[in-house]
Amino acid sequence: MSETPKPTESELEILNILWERGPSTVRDVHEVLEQSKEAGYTTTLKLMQIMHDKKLLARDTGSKSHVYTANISQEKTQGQLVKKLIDSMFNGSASQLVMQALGNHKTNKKELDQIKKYLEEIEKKSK
Amino acid sequence: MSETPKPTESELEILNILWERGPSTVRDVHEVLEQSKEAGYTTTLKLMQIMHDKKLLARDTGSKSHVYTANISQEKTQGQLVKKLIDSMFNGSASQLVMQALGNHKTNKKELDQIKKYLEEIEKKSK
DNA sequence: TTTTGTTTACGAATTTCTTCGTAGGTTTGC
DNA sequence: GCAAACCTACGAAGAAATTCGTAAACAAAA
Repeated sequence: MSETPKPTESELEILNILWERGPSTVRDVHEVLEQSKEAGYTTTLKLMQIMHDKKLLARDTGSKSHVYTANISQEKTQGQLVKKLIDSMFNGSASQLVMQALGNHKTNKKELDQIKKYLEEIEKKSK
Repeated sequence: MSETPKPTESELEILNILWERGPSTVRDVHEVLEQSKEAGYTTTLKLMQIMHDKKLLARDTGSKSHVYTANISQEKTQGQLVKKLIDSMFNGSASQLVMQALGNHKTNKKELDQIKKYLEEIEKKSK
């Protein structure tokens, strides 16, 4: 059923970089990764190879330095993680998660307006 | 700094049961766990012992069957997990998470109203 | 009292995830 | 051409999480 296994913590870090940067070499990814954590080059390489085996990444081996791209979408992955959190920690209630998120994190006026607009759209649609 | 290490996946399952049931024995927890997954009794026992070592659970060894309780609050744990998700997957933006959650999950009218009221409160407070 | 069942403690096997060293090939600059 | 730099592949060590078997203690039942 599930074509691609769920990414691990480290794999998500790499996916985020690829979503941000688009197609990248191992070195590209590694340089970004290095800014936030200690890591050897071959570690990053190995991880990306494993991710390729798992079909999480696609790669182009045309040139010397292989070029990798994320093979699962950011939105879908975000959706899966949010769903998992809702199911496992909020009893399946999205609204509880929403309130927890709004309660504990600074959200500025513009963002709040955006959410309100979003809510209205949902209500309109469900009518 | 961090008094308690962050719970693993399996540990969260157990914490959820304890938050729901209140103080429980290993057998209590195990019986609930069994409904949703395959697991040996000693596996559950061992997990709970480890969690006790880590101070995630408190226990009362008064009677033969020890009674365990969660030693970290549900709200705080939810908050930590939500924060991690926001930081790692939504660029630190709570509102993006909120919209993702609302977009992909059925939310009924009552819940939507609840959220709207909540939003208004936040706006009032920030004035 | 003897047997049966339940419980804890604990060591260790297993599995999964992460990290790294080394070897071999290709490219680049001198 | 030759050395230095860089790249991939791959095995395997290390660490973390999970699972389970066995032994000892105790209680309840026969």
